[in-house]
Amino acid sequence: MPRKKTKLLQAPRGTYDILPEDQIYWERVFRVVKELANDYGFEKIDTPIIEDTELFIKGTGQTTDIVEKQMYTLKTKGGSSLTLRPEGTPGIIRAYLQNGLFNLPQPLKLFYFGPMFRHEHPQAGRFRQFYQFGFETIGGTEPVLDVQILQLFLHILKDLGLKKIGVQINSLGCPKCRPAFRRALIDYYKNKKQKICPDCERRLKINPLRLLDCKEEKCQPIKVGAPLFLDYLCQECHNHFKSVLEFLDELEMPYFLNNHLVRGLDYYTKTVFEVWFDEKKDEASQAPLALGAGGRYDDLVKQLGGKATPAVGMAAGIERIIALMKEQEVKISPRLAPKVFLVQLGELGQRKVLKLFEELHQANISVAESISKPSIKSQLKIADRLGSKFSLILGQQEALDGSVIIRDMESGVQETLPKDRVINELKKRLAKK
RNA sequence: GUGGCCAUAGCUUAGUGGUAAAGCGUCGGAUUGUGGCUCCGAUGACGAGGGUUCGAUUCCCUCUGGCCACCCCA
Repeated sequence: MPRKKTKLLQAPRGTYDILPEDQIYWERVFRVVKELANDYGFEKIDTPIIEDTELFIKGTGQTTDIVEKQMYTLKTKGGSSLTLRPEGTPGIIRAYLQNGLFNLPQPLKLFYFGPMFRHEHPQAGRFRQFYQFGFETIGGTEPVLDVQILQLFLHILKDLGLKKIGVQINSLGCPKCRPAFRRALIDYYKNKKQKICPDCERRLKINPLRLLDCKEEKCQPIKVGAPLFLDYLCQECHNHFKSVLEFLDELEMPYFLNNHLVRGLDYYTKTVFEVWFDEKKDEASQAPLALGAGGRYDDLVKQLGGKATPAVGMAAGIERIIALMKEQEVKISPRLAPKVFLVQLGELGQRKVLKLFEELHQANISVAESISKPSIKSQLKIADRLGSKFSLILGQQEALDGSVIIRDMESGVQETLPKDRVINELKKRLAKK
């Protein structure tokens, strides 16, 4: 415990500790993600937490908020600039190119799990160091690949016990058709400047697509009349999107076609989607945070110096998923209770008990101890709290005549046995329980 | 980055311009080496720094952190 004079240090803003009591959630998420990802043919990849700053400027996009104002960037002693990764995809593509993974059978399906860093104003479900898992399918144009990633993610959420999950989906077109839509949008808003909010005025100049997801009441009537991307998609994008929706229908996966859905990263093309906790499954619902989001990025690999290679992927926020698991009171089986608890008394007993611990462990009997506690009382108390079936008591007396007391924690009945018979006796009794 | 609300023991809360109370938790004890129930005891806090004041946990300011709304996002 800290004394008064010493200044208490806190975890930096927006970071937090994952305490032992929370680990069961993290382990559960990790296990489900890993098992299902493997079932769907995704292989795990780990990339560094720091990368060349240039990777994110080129990859995530110079004009994105993430790159413009949220990166933790540091200068090395050698004078190069490194950045704590704000998202996973650029690092994966870098690894794909650097390691020649394009020589493996394509499309290559990868998944990852790890911390990301963004300098943001923290709130519930929003951190400066936060964990994501994500999937990338690199080297395939087929719409079915877009859908498979969504299917996998929903499968994961379902297996984690989460209910009321909604999907929103849209198409952002490609470099061929997007400019035309962008122009139409600007033309439409240009003469309505007086009627929109200041943020939208700014968006009109910097990032017109963002006009579409303004939540300001003032802007809603104007938004309603705005041009729809759907009407501007080129034939290829149109067909792709249509096909994606058909696959979703085939899967009987409910979704909300949200023509106003835009994503924050520059590299998205064609399909984009977000997955929410969401009862109403519509745009106006109250759900504040997306659990996961993603889309197709057919130009990123080329932008990072590779051959033109289509790809699609997504990322999910683990803190948000766990928060929802807690909110929905998803039951998680706690760690299994140790079958046997070792109680030691006196120096002699303490000495013998270490050996016994090892022997039980080798006999594959789960065992716990409280080797530093002096009183039998407190040790039995812990045994009780842990839910052990039996306690083995080894004190001065037992140490001297080579015996051990075996105590049934349920009935309180106990018996003294020669030490070398204990393990067999335990096995016998545990089999009956 | 902007605006608002908040900050009392490990947790959940009470309270006051004269340094604080409770429940849960933790640790210990209730006759010699025996858990669960009960009882008793101990432990432990006014986030940090300034200012106003005879005196501040209480009022003011700054910082730190949390929450909320924007921005944006997982």
